[in-house]
Amino acid sequence: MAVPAPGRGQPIADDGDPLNFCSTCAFSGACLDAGVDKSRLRELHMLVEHTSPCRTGEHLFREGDPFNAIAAVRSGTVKTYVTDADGREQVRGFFLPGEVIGLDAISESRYPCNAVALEPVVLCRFSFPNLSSLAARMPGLQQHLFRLLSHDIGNAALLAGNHTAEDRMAAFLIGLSRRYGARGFRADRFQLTMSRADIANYLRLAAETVSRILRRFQDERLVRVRRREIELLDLPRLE
Amino acid sequence: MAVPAPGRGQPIADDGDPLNFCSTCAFSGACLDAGVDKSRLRELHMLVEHTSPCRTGEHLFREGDPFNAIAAVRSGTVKTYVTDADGREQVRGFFLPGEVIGLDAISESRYPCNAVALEPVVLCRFSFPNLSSLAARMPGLQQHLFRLLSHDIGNAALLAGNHTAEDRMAAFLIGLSRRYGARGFRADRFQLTMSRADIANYLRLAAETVSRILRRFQDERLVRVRRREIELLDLPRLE
DNA sequence: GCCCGCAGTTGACTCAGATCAAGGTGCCGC
DNA sequence: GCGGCACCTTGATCTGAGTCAACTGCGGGC
Repeated sequence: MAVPAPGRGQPIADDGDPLNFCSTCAFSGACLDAGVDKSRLRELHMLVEHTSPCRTGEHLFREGDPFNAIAAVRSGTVKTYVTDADGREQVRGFFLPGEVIGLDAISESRYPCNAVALEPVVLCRFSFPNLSSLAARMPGLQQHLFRLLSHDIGNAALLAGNHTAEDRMAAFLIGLSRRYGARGFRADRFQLTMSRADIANYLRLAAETVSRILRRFQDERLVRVRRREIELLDLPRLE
Repeated sequence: MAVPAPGRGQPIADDGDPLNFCSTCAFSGACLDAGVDKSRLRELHMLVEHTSPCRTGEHLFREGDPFNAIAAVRSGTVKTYVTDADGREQVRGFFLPGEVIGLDAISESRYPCNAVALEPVVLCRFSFPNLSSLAARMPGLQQHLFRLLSHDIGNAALLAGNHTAEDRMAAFLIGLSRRYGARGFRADRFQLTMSRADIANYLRLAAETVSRILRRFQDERLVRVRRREIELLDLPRLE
């Protein structure tokens, strides 16, 4: 079924300031950037379907599902992963509030990975055919889509650079920090919404190594870890 | 200066069958896919600038250069890389004939990496502003661009999956094979146009390890290596 | 033809991080 | 409160790949 699409979303642009609509959603940025007039902004908002919340552990879509929509995370965290030849899970990425899932599905018209909610998740769903045809009439939206896609190409390379386990872990924490910061959350203190095992899998490390490195960072007063809550104490030195 | 743009490209669509124009260029596919009428096809071809060839070792653009155009490789191989904090080179990718460089520059309007010719290179250059405005009028072209971008998001993840040095090397060879095959070159026999050091850097291995693994693959009759020429003898087992 | 220099190969040694094996800790249902 | 469980931590050992160093072979210049 791909991104669940229960009861077509209620268009919201009718009442109140449309720019405040869906505050954490990546597309609010598009509206602003595009500088579109009210009528067209309304058109974009008509496209959104607010899906009903997904429970923790629920799948949003699975590898091979036909692609029909991208979705912005409104709240919660989504993990994407593939299952390799030996049946082992390979974590591809984590999507925080405001980020967009499904962009990698456009090229093949199928989702190339599974997506699962790590905590209760609410999505804004955008039918991709509708979105593209609107983009053709809204240059700002088209640009925004190009930028979103382009951004994710660069993103994928972040992991690649750092070679040692410490570097990767530090890069991961800094990455999360920046992403939370960019969406208006605290950048110096946040929850790791994923398990140590998921982090390890994502960074291609052993879970034990993740544990040890967090310990080391804490001993060096770089971070403070308390279960899944993390506080970054010394960003500069972490880089 | 970013992608070199010597003497604005001669539009070619005027004479002969436009579909045969720029045969290895990724956009020939766009023309076909879009099923556009002749007049619009002509519009697309008017956009192309065939740049003069780049010599081996010449840079096409550098990190931080303002972004204004994407480019399809017509012939030759391009390597992209960034220079990290310690001044060391980090290879990001290799672009073969028919592949498009610069897609990761859209989001920041700056090239995020350096691009250098590993052998004499000819490019088709497309002004991105012109291309986007044309895309707004040509749904097929817009789709093709979305797909190109989306494809590169998935690509970046290929390296991530495999963890052991052998796996990565095998994945690299298979990747090259598929890419050459997809563009009509022999998939079972091709030149490694990059040095062992570049391969090693790209795969985050030591050059010595690359050498040893190629040896091992050869001893196991998986490949035949002779300097930079490589022949894949047993694709199935390599996977 | 000969020499130089660079790309690639091979071998010996080392170490970061994986694996294996025990615990610890907080949380839920009963 | 108490067991059961999932998640996490810590310690001991092992190994794949990096590093260092020497060697080979090809290609270009003179």
